[in-house]
Amino acid sequence: MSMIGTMDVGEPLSLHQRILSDISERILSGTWAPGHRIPFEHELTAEYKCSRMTVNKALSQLAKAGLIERRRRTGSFVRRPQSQAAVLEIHDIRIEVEALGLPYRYERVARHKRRSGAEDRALLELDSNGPVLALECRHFAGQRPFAHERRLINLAAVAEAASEEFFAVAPGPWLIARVPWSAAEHRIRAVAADRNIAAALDIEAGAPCLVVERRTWSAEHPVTHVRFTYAAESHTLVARFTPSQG
Amino acid sequence: MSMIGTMDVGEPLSLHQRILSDISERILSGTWAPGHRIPFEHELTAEYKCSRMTVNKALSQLAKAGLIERRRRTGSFVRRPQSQAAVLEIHDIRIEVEALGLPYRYERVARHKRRSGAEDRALLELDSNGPVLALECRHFAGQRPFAHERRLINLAAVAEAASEEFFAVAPGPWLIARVPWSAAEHRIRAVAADRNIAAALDIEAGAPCLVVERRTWSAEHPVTHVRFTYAAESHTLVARFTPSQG
DNA sequence: GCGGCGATTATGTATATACATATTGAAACA
DNA sequence: TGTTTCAATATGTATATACATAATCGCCGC
Repeated sequence: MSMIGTMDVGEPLSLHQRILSDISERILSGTWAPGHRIPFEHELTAEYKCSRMTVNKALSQLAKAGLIERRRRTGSFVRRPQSQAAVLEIHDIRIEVEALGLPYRYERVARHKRRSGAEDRALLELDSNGPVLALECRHFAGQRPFAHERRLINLAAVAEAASEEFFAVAPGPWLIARVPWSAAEHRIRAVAADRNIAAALDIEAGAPCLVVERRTWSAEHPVTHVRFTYAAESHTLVARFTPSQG
Repeated sequence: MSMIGTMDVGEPLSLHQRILSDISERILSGTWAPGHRIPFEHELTAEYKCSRMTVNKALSQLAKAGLIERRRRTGSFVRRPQSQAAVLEIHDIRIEVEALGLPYRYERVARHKRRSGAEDRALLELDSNGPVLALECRHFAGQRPFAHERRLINLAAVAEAASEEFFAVAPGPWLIARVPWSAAEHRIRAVAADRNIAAALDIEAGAPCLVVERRTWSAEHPVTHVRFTYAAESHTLVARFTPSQG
């Protein structure tokens, strides 16, 4: 008689999820090392007394999550992750400031509409020299400047932006509400504050800053490029990784 | 970069995947705006002339990916993402250096075994005052220092580390090969180089640096805490987001 | 030996079916 | 009018079944 008798002591997990967490537990705890062949579907079917479909669903999910690799005719094997991947959450600045318990304030510093120059096209990864909107803003946490924002919006992709002054609403939330983004790329680095940034953030020139640049596409079209600069003390990005398992 | 929505004519998509990409396409293109109720399973069943199970599998996957929200009795709705989430890939430093086309070199600076102090316990999120291994290393790209590493290893979780000198192999890959990690947390920020870091990275004190701190757990036990410090010019983190779609 | 060719086997995908569960809306009732 | 109850409905989960596909093994003939 095998080990089936484990009565659900607590929350009612679906069978499918129990199989899933059982197996990932065994993998993550090292009981099944990388390369180890995990039981065949029909064996798990016997172990959990369920149909192959249920086992298959769980194993397929583990495969999609990258924990195991499935090979026809030979079975499923524990994979070693190639590179650590972590989920970086990037919230709206207002949310971040309010999470600190400080009052948020937004300020539009400058706004220019222009035909895109070489630099604009490089930043947006734009082909044509269509019109862009260039914005400069500041975000405050209480009295202190929290972040400086420098943004380009591709007016070919978001025509409505041309008639928005961005006095009251920050371009980030404005865009999010209007343009569904399909892809984004972030670049994160440290820089020394130049005179412009130093003045905007009320810090000394040369002080370390965290820069987050984001490029966003919507259905293949470049939408916006934005560079946020934070004074070093004011901001930490957090990224977490926990393997799949819903 | 590869984007969704690119119609791959030619390869045989499974029905399940066709439904999946059809729907995410309609969501991401804005055809179905946030809040929009997408067709009921039985309607999609008719549209794609397939069983409810197939439709259900696709919709469940979209729900797990966060693109839609499913509510019993009322239907499935297009969700607005609350926060942008991006996948941050964190490679081994050797890989990063070699990707730059530069020769990689590793140097162990210091190694101390000790009973964990208050600071160690805070960094590792450790309860007891068990033994830890403290390491300091440098990673070189060509002639120049590329990163400074300061690491704590919880010897209660990884006893073998006590007998490893880490002269030849860097602790990162050594751990990866031995300890399956089940969770990790990254904190990214900018700092000014202190005297120690400045000397280690051969930069001036006060120069901006990018700091990546990572805490790793294996099956609930803290394994290691590591702080990588990069000179500002030398390193940029890249994070991408492309909505699910398997 | 050695190369090709089925048979076997494990996974991949899809189907029809069944029942569980949560939620809504309306009917029944106090 | 307010509350309780109940049936309708959409999703959640599981089953048995079927056939497709890919990879491996072993047999066979040369």
